[in-house]
Amino acid sequence: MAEDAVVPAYERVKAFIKAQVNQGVWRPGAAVPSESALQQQFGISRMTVNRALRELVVEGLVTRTQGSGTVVAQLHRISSTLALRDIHDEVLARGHVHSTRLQHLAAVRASAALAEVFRLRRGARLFHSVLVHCEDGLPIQYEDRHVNPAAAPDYLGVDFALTTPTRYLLEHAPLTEASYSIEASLPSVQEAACLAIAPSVPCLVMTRRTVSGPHVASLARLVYPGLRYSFNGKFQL
Amino acid sequence: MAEDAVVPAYERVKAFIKAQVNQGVWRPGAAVPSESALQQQFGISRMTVNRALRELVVEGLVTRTQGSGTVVAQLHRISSTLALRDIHDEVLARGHVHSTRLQHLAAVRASAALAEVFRLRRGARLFHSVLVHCEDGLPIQYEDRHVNPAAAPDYLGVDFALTTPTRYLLEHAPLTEASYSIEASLPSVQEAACLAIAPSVPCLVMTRRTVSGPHVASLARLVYPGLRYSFNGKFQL
DNA sequence: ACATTGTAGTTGTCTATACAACTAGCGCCA
DNA sequence: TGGCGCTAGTTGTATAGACAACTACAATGT
Repeated sequence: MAEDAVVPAYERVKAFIKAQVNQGVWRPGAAVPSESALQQQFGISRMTVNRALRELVVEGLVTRTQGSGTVVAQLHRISSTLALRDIHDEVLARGHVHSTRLQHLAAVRASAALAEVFRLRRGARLFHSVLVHCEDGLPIQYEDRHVNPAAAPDYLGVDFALTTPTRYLLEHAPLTEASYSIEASLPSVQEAACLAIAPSVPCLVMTRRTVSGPHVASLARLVYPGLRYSFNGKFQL
Repeated sequence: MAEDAVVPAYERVKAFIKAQVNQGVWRPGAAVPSESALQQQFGISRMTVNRALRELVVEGLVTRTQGSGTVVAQLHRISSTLALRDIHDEVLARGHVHSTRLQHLAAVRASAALAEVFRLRRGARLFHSVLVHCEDGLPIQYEDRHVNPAAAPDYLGVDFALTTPTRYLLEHAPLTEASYSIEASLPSVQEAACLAIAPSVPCLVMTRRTVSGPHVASLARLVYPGLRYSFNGKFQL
């Protein structure tokens, strides 16, 4: 029954080094044995050791300097990931039902601020959509989004009962870059009404800007009721 | 002047594939040429192509299946990093002055809830500290923390004018795992007073649990005034 | 029609070797 | 003392080859 599950040599090297660091044998800043030392210790080729160490660099456990050596990284640099997920998938993954209410969908003219974000001239044509996303009927996200027609010319014709703006844009304007900011603030009166909360309830507000190829594709303001939603993350060595 | 900057072969392969995806030539789900095809196309060895593709897997750009092939990943899986940084370094990196006010430091008995988090019995001894972190004299973080004596026995003797709890713990209880949750809520009366804000000002609250080896080392509640602080991130292909 | 087997193609791992690029330290010399 | 060059050690990159593990599909046989 139990599979043999032969562990690859490079994984054994990684596990060994992680264990030394984990148990405090090698502290941050301490030298890790050289590739040739590990090669002899494990009786494997240098390329295999090299692969193990390169992967540990990506994972942030060690830093390497050509000509000098490998040292255990300062661990406060370790970081976790905050995924950009479609809220539809996210709700489904929790085993709940996702639904959407379309509040607004139209073409607008760019204000000075929007024009700057989109790197367009003032008054340029943009699409504007406002949706409310619900989980089991309960509003969990107010989505106010502007879209660059150059990146998604058919945006006004999309049926948002079938897909979400995030999904549609990912499929029609492949993502090349994105930046976000998360802050806490109070919802506007309209946002509070759509989310069915009091205007005094604090909310998480994520502002997200996405770039697709040459275009700034979209600028979204996502408002989450603070009591119904949280961002979670984890990292592990 | 301009260095030759010979680009390694595996980087050229990566750049080529990224460009195809970026320009929409290869859409998510599309097949990437096999290793042997790329090997011939670039006139390099298969191991070099293999390295390029393995790195693209780590970066989330492609997925690979043994026996089947390589395909362009669904890009909504791309994620960015939220670093665990010491607030002292963070403030310094912005070119400002960091200072700390110690509000409270003592040993306490674990409540039922705390005991569960720390995997200890109820009534077990824990350390409790409360600090306020300021940037240029302005409060930006209220830090309420419980610490496991098994992970940091000398915690009560630390001079928090010289270091921060985060830094002290990272140095004395190497991190093996951490999880966090970010939500928006209103501060307690005491938190509002320490942060010098009105109790109606929404705050970002991060709850962070760290594990060091066999011990749950620390549970921290970090309260940020929503108007003075935001989490930012970016990802780029 | 269905199940089995074979096979070509693909990715996963590993080796032994080679050379390039860089670092740190040592010793030499002025 | 200070500057210089040399060198041993280390990491970075690349190769050609080999075998294992797996997938998808075609061919075969019942």
